[in-house]
Amino acid sequence: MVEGSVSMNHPQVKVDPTFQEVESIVSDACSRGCFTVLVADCRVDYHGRSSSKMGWGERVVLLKPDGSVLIHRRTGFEAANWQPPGCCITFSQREGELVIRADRRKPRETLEVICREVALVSSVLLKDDASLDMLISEQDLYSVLRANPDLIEPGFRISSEQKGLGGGKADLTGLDRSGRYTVVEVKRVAADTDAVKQLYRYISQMRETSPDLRGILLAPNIRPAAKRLAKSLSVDYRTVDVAQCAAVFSKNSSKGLDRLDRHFT
Amino acid sequence: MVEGSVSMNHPQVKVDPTFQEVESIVSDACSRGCFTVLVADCRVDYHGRSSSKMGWGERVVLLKPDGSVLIHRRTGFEAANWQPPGCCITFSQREGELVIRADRRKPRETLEVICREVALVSSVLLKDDASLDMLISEQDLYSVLRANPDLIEPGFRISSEQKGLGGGKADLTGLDRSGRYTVVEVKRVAADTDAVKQLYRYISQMRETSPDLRGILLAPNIRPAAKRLAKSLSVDYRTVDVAQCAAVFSKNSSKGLDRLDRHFT
DNA sequence: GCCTAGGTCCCGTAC
DNA sequence: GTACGGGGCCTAGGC
Repeated sequence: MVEGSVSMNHPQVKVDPTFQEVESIVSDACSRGCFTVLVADCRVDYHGRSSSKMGWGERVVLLKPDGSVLIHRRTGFEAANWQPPGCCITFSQREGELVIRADRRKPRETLEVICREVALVSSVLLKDDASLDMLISEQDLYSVLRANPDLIEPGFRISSEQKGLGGGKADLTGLDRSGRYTVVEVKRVAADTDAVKQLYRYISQMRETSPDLRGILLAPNIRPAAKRLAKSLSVDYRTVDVAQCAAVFSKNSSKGLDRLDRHFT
Repeated sequence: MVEGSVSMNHPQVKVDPTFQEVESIVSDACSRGCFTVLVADCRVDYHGRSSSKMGWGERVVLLKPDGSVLIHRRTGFEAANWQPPGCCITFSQREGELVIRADRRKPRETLEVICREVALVSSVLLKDDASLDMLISEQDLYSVLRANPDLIEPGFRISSEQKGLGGGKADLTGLDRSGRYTVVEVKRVAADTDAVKQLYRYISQMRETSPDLRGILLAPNIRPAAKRLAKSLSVDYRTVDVAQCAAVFSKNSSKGLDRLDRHFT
């Protein structure tokens, strides 16, 4: 595709629209499943699980065809106000102001964007069928480890994955080189104290039936507080190179996972 | 202010811009602290704490002057890809594609938006000094409870708020009707097992100096698993009517909080 | 800097 | 439907 070719749907754009023009563009956009961007001087009221009020100011308002609404301010990652998908968006004018109202049913929540001026309205039908592929999720890590238990510990043999236990599930269980029954908690990110406690809870429960039980916390790294706790609870900690696993995973994901020894040894 | 008056900063808008025009508009926008909206046919690569790839599709890209980047798809509340504030945004062209790169230092993360076509670019200097006032936060709940400790339990006397402990802080401490020292954990939403564990951690720490110690979990409702855990740890659970507190709070916020007995009894 | 706790968290999944 | 755990969660506040 060459720059300048017009293959995308042309966005509908109006600078300094009247409220009538905004309403007409946006309701047309909604009915055609378009994505709408507004730049407006507005104030915002929210009532629901909490309540908020935001005074007059200029913001960017996104209206999505699935009923989600996002009000972004000049800075900050998070939307200042919002409504998740599924809510009902209506327009009205009162006292020279354009009111965009987004209602949610469960839980009952209302969002009102009161505009006294709209600087820009644009709507466009977005063509987008691509998938967002997250590489190396925790599940993916299990896959790699299942195919390569040596990455847990040399000689390790996995006996179950995601074994259900009372109040949660152990990530992996198996036998270490010496044949000792072992519970493995896998974390894709730095292990925190919660991870240690979680693993310890599994161990405690399972010790009722198997008193001689090891616990291994497997993570790319561990928080200091978690390390101390693990030590005091006699839970072992081992590192796993997630980047390496990710590389292996993507290399194998197309043709199914099998033993990866040849990649590392 | 009257509809049609032009008091907002005029947004700069270009439909079907060339990549040169995009770069020039956006770099100008960045230097002037403008908010930029792009509608583009793009693919996105992310590498950092995790990794992701998203194939070609049309999306709305927000570039904020604080260095945050948001890539929104046609549907869904959440941005498909993003970069939080503080990252460094650079542009380049390669092989007929416009590459927007956003780099973060800590943690090291990179985001690349590769555009093969831009349908719209718009930048605007947003004037916005308003504050976002959240009503009835957990802090506000404390205020109401401080003025009305009977809402915790009849006869309750608060002795401290946000008492710092080694790692974490107890929401409220005080004496119950019988003079027993008590730690109260306040939740604005349904109490989950984490809330119980949190409270129990405080209790355990404080029992080293005050062995006879009660714990109360105060929340509008409690999850079943949390209720079971609380019971097994001998942590009491009591409900608080957040809507009532909110009503009281807003009624009193203008003239300062005092005893609210007269509102309810 | 790390850690802890909160959020209108949102979101998927199991039950 | 509700409950529960995860997130590239993000963000604010302490130490």
